[in-house]
Amino acid sequence: MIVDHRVLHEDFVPSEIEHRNDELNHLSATLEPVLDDDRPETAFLLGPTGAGKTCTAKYVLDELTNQRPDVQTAYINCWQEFTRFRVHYRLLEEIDQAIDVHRSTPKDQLFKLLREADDEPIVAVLDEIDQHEESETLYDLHRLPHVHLVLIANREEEMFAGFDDRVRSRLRAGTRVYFDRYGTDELVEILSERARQGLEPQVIDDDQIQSIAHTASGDARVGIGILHTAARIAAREGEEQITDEIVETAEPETRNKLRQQIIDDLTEHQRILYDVIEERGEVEPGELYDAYEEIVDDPNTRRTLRNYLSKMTHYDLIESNGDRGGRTYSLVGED
DNA sequence: TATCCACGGGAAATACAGGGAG
DNA sequence: CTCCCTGTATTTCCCGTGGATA
Repeated sequence: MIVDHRVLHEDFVPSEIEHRNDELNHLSATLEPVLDDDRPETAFLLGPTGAGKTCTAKYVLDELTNQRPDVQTAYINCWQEFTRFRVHYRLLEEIDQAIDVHRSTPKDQLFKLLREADDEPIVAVLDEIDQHEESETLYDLHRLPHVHLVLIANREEEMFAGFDDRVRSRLRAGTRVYFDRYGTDELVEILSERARQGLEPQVIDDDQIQSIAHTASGDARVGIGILHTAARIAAREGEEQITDEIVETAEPETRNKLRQQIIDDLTEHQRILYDVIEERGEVEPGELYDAYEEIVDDPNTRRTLRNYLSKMTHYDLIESNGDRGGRTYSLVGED
């Protein structure tokens, strides 16, 4: 059934990027000065999830390395690396300078290493930059003349809101590359290509791909996820073909799997909060805190619970309805 | 209207755990 | 082994907001 799992993985970068030529050329052109040791403008890739921002960025990094192998490139996802230390560390790691760096190495030391790694230009992609918590990070990186930044975010205003005052004004001048959702037709082509490379021939037909593209509503990540799940269900059930029923089950199953992954990463206390919310459906803050304190024998402070709640909101597990006065918490996607 | 209260969230202090050095 | 350094998680302290109450 499945010939090549990698192709169906969300972070796979295909050898040809479809329907993103303008964006791709725009980004390449922006970074081109690096090839002549000039300083390029900071590039912003903006648009909704699953619109090809990450894919395009990684593709351009590869292209850059091919044209000039000594340019150092780094891809860092700020969703995972959300402190200054981690970004610096990952960056050093990506450019192979992390030798002799350990946990008790002070931040300043990491920064010093970065500053001194200026033999060749470094192009660093910071994905989901709006998820990063320390605004100092960008300030640090921005003042290194040999580090050139590509910043990826969903929305421009929110991204700028999180910036340090000192960088905000300067970065306003950067180049913006906007990404739109894929059209259904475009998504169909992308999915067909992945199916062609990743699956045995003729296991899925055009109508089914059409249907997946439709449910994914322009989000390539979701579409590819559903395709992958569908293929796995078919394999598991020993089917020769992906049936319409399988396509239908694949959608909710993909969604649940994503959610389950996040839930599995929660700490015990966070999990208890989540369970209380799930059990009661919609719950007021006071009631939620009380219930939690009832269950746990050594409860954390309410301030900590608020941190947990905002984290879980962030991860789209729960949502808070109404801001102040009469706020309630509930699970996302089941009202 | 004046006051109170519950809640959210910023900032700083503190506790904790991992790891190197001696 | 202990001591000491660190980053990170949690707590402490606090203030602003807005709805409810007197």
